[in-house]
Amino acid sequence: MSRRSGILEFAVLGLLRESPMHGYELRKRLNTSLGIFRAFSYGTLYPCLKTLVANGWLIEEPGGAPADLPPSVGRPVTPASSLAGRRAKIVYRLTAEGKEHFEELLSHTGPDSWEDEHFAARFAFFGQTEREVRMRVLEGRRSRLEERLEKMRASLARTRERLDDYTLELQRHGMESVEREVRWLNELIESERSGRDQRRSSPGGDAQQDIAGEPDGLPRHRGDTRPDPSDDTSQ
Amino acid sequence: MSRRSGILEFAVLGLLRESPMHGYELRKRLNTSLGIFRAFSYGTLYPCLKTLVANGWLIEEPGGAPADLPPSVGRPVTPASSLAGRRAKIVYRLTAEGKEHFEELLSHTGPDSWEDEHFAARFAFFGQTEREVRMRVLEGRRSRLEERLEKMRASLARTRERLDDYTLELQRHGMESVEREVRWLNELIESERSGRDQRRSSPGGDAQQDIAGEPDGLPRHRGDTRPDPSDDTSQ
DNA sequence: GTTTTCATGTAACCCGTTACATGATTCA
DNA sequence: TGAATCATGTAACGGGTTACATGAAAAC
Repeated sequence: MSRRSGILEFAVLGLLRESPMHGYELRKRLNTSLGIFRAFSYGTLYPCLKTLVANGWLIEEPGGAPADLPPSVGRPVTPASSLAGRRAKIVYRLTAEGKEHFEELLSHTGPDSWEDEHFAARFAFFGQTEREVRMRVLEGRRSRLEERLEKMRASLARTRERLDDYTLELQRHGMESVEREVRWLNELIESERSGRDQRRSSPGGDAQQDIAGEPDGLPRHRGDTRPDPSDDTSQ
Repeated sequence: MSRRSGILEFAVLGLLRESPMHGYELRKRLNTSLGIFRAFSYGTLYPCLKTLVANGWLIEEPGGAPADLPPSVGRPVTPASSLAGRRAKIVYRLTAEGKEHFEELLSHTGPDSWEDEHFAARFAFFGQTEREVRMRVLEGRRSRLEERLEKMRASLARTRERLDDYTLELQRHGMESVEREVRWLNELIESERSGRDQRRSSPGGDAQQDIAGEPDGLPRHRGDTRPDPSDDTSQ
């Protein structure tokens, strides 16, 4: 029960719920796939994995092809043969208890969930989150930001005159960023309200993947992407 | 010479350069006045002040009115009398060496300076920074963000299909935020280029305050502020 | 005279990084 | 055969928070 804290544990569990992986790849996904996520170092990740194993939430399995595009399921782990792709050393798989634990984390919301990084992590797994919980998180986040805005406005009003232009500009830009996120949240909340499809109505279930489902009613934005397979965050 | 690290030390030195203060007030300024600044706890601040004193950059002085609007200079610290405002215990004042050290920090730029919090801190003291250095910092920050954008775009291109809508939306919003900051930086850089008034042409000098000078050519934005003296970040 | 706010501190802990050590696999 | 990348770890340290202890001044 040694509490390796929140966000990393949460993200690891969430990613492994989608498919088993080994540490190295897990880290890459942590850096890139999830939106805002900071780059955790191996020095953080591996010990964390160990304790998750110790908690019975993960099991270590010997090698296997690290979850590539066609999951190639049903392949019964040929011990040391040359599978396609590269070889993996230790593949971590979520146990039943791990799954359960993750569900619990998913459905629980507290003041933590509104904080920047924590919120991003929650949001990244909204795909597996119940609609009701999604709403709570979004609204919690919003009011968190709104109270932050209050403070900024107040402080700005108090100190306006004695600040130099740069400080003022910094504050202005900061506030604008927050206001922008509030508007974003408003859109999201709105589209949650109007959207049908609440997916996963019964929590704690055992239904396999359900990821990458249909639009769900998210506000659509133009997605301009230019193909450029450069590489990931170096070490 | 014990290196209590960067950002807090920098900010403390910078704030004390403007006027002497005691720790309690210093912390409030850290929270509110400077744009983005996180709320440092006393557990961080006080020990830091101690080491700055040990380094000879600050001196502790007994009480006095904690720098209120009219600085009321020339008042020779009446030991235990009831000055206007509230009473202070230990007032920290920047020494000559402290000033010099701060100038040094101000003029030095390295990869650190482009990182989020570090950048905000640098920006907050642009008022005392030479124009040339300001440019370096702004441009460094911009290219830092641009390479971050590269990575995001690349990763997005690689993984687009296998991500669910929420993750996608999170990434989209993240990228948009970064793009927005780049545009902001562009404006700032542009107005630095066209602006006259480089203030403080000779570094390491001893000229007293020069803060809150004239507009300087910053891009003007509408500043809507409604007076509402609510309070600061509690504890 | 009691509560609130101002004010200063410290010890224990937490989360994470850096730098290092190690070795297997792939590629040139 | 040697370099690059994949892959796993660990010990030392760093920077910060929390919770606690203490007390004086101001406000009610």
